[in-house]
Formats: sequence, C-alpha cells, structure tokens
Amino acid sequence: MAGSDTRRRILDTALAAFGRDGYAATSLDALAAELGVRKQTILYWFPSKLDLFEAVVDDAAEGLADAFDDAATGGLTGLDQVQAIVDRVFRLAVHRPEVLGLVREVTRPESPTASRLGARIRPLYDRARDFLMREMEAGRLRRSDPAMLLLSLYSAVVGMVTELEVQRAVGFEPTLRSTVLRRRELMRFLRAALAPENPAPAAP
Amino acid sequence: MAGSDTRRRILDTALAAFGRDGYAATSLDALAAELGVRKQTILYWFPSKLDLFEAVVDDAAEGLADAFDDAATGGLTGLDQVQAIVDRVFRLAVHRPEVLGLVREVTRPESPTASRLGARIRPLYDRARDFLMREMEAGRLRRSDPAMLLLSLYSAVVGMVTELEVQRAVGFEPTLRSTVLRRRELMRFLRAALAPENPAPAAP
DNA sequence: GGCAATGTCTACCAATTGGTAGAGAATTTT
DNA sequence: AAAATTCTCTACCAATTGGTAGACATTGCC
Repeated sequence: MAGSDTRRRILDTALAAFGRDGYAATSLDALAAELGVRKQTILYWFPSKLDLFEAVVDDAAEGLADAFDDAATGGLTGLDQVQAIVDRVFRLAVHRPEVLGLVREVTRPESPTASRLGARIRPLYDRARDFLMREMEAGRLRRSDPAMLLLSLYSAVVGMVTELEVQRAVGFEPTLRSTVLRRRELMRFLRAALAPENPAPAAP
Repeated sequence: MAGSDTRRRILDTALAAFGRDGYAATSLDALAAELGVRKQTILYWFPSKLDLFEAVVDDAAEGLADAFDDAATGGLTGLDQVQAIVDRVFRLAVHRPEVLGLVREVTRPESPTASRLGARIRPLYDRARDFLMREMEAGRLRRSDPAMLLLSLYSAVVGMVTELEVQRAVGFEPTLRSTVLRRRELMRFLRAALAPENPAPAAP
C-alpha cells in the first residue's frame, strides 16, 4: 500500500513545517512542493488544512507520550526520575526539534486547537503531578504546589530547548557541545530547585 | 498632530495582534478594521507589513529595556535584584501579555526578524550576564555558567508567563489569585536554584 | 478481460493577501 | 487667500490561499 506511506510522509513533513513555521505560515502548496506531490493529494488524505493540523497534533502528542513512558518505566524516584525525563525530552528535542516547536505553536492562545493538545496531554500531566506529590510526601523532593512546580519545570525545559534561537540571536552558535553543557546546566538548576531542604534517606 | 497619534495607535494595536496571533496570521486588513481605519492608512505610516513588524519589535524592545532599567536601578544585589526583575516582568506580563507573545514570536527560528530583537536585546543581555557574574564572584549567587544560567532564567520566566494557555488547556482557569501564586512559586523555585551553597553575609 | 476501489493528477474558483496609484480633505505655511 | 504639506481615503491589481470537480491511472478482485 503506497497510499498509507504517503499519508505517513505527509504527517511527518507537515509536523516539521507546522513546528518550524507555525500553522498560518505553512501553506498546503508549499507543503506539497516539499513532498514532491500536488496539494490535492494532501487534501485527499486530510479533508482540510485544519484536519491535517489536528492529525499532526495527535501524532505528536502520541510520540511525546511514548517518550515520557519510556523515561518513566525505570522505577526511578525523586530527582533521578526527573533527570531521566529531562534527558529524554532533550534527546527528543535534539533530533526532532519540530515536535517542541509544535508544542509551542499549539499552546499559543489563538491556536486553532489550543484545547486539542491540552486534552491529549492531560493524562501525562496528571501522572506527572501525582508523581511529584508522592515524591514530596516521601521527602524526596522539596515540598511545594505540585501543579505550579510542574509548570515551572515545563517552562524551564521547553523554554530552554525550544529557544535555541535566542542563544543564536544573542551571539553563540549552538553546537553539540553547547547543547550538552546546556542540559547539564539545566539539571544543576533543577536539582538545586528540587532537592529537599532536609536531605531524605537515599532509596533502598 | 493627529497623525502621529494614528501612528502610535497602529503600533499599539499591531503589537497586540502580532503578539497574540503571530506575524503570518495577522493581516493588514484585519488590523485596519480593528483600528477603524483603512489598510492604506497603515501603509502610509509603514511602507510594508514587514516594516511595521520591525517598528513594533523595536518599540517592544524599548519598553522591555525600560522595564528592566526600572527594576535594576534600586541598587539591589543577589537574589533581591533577581526578584525585583522577575516581579517587574510579571507586572508587564499581566497588563501587556502581548509583549511577551511578541518575544515568543520573534524568537521563532523562521521569524522574519529573529536577529532584530536579538540585536536590540543584546545590551540587556550583556548587562544581566555581568551582573550575574559579579554576584557569583561575591558569593551572593550559586556559582555556574552565567550565560547558561541566564537562559534558564529567561526560559523559566518567559515560559511560565507566556504559557498561561497551557494552564488553561490543562484545566485551571488563570485568575488574579493564581497569577500571584504562580509568581510566588516561581520565586521559590528561583531562590532555591540560585541561593549560594554557603550562605554569604547579608548586605550591609 | 471487466470492474470497482484507490490514489494522484489537471483545471478551476472565490476569497484574501500585501501593495500601487492617485483623488480628495484638512491643516499649515506663506 | 493661495499654495504646499500632511493625512486618509477609493479604486484597483497580481499573487497566493484553501478548497471543489472531475479526469486519468493503477491496482486487486471476479
């Protein structure tokens, strides 16, 4: 079936384009040209541009959920678990920066589907919140409002990862090395912010 | 001179629109309608859409610089100075969220003027970096790479402020109260991350 | 071979886009 | 009051947008 391959290719290319340029700045014609196909082929697979966008968002949310799952199944606790997730998100960001660009696009107030990614991400969010609460109660993380803390974490991670451009604009070209340094710095930052005030006993 | 009043109004409305919807999704016609004026009036004051955008960016950068200046002239040090700036940015964000939306728009890789805001912000950036370095050397802030730390700070603050929509999408409606809580939580987070490991003597 | 389903295409279309040309007020300068 | 400048307007325009209609090819099935 060459067809569903086309569908897959459209999704991937559209994800890249939407994540890079945003919804409004991405035209179906440009997308089609990039794919080496006619616009009508895209409209055959997805009845409208908005439908395509929603499909892309769903696809990306799935990938994101998988990444989290992957990082969260090691039975880690406290800061180690946080670090594992940050590492995982960083890895995702390095080889598929469009995904985070898309998150950014979709969390924009006027996004055509601000609510859509929200709904898709909600389960992830709840899980993370529960995790933080548990770890706080166990004394393995500094105590604070878990929902707010989660937003801080989200902002710090996504912000740092997404906004390589700021770095560039401000004068230093991101290299592999600087990316590594960056992640390390972020982790120090997070560790400092999350470490409990009275260090708890290490896990057994 | 009613003219330069028109110019001012165009700049303000355009800032709101670009910050809210992004560059591509903002049409001159829509902007003109919002202003109760014809598109050609806009094109009289700004020769092209891109010129308008650049003027808006310059304007916003100026406002941002003023806000920082304002917060940085109290002669504060260490965490207190950081807090003052965070407070100031929050205040700005609360009554002119578009400014931060614009920062977000302009730091997007494909932004027509990614470099422009960069250049405008560079001096602010340098000042902030110098400040952090000084404070680290004086032992009033935890020691780490100041450039990276600055990016962490930037990400945490702008990310948290800008992404009210995530909060909304995830289920809790931002209120004045939640905004206050948010800022407090962010400050706790920052304090925890920035406080020196061996507390330094308090300022005289 | 016939036939239906699937997939990609060409040919259009109405609406919207940023932008040009220049008329016509209003205001200021002389 | 006449002239010049400043400002906003009407009238267009070519290009691009998302989308429709339907022809043409390819495939698997009988």
